[in-house]
Amino acid sequence: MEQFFILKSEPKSFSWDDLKKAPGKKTNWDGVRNYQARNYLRSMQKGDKCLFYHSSTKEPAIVGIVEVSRTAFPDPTAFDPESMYYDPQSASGKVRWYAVEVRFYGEFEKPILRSELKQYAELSKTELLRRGSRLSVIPLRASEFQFICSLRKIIYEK
DNA sequence: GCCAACGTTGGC
DNA sequence: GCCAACGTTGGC
Repeated sequence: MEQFFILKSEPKSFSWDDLKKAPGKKTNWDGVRNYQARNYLRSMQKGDKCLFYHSSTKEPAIVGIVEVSRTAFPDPTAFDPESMYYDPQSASGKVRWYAVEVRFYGEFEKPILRSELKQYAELSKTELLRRGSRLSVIPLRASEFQFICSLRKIIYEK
């Protein structure tokens, strides 16, 4: 069954525009260093849809949709001493952290601001909107995903 | 810049 | 195994 998630990113480290400019409009979703978020990454199946959310910015917002194009694999950045996500405890070759690959799926005609999202009773149980919610990979109910998608025209590209 | 909420660490 | 201290996240 198709699953849905929210992926958080700070635009100053990796933005929606960065994704659109990337070769093949795809990227490794790596650097996740939280066990719960990692477990969600590992549960992702090819074709699962993720809303792309800009956090820690003036106007936090959902900006687009990506789909999982490769299921979980050991996160290369954990083994790379040059990477800011390097994990010394993974150096032995033990796999602690995983990444998935995601690719562009659709873009909302206008960003859906967090302040707007909070107004809808349909999203009152959405983990993203809970105060203190810090997970960078957040599961989303199908009904919530569909509701959010109904809020904007979606621009698909071939 | 503030601070609430959370995860992690480490002493015991 | 408990829990206080600490660091980080991220909205506001």
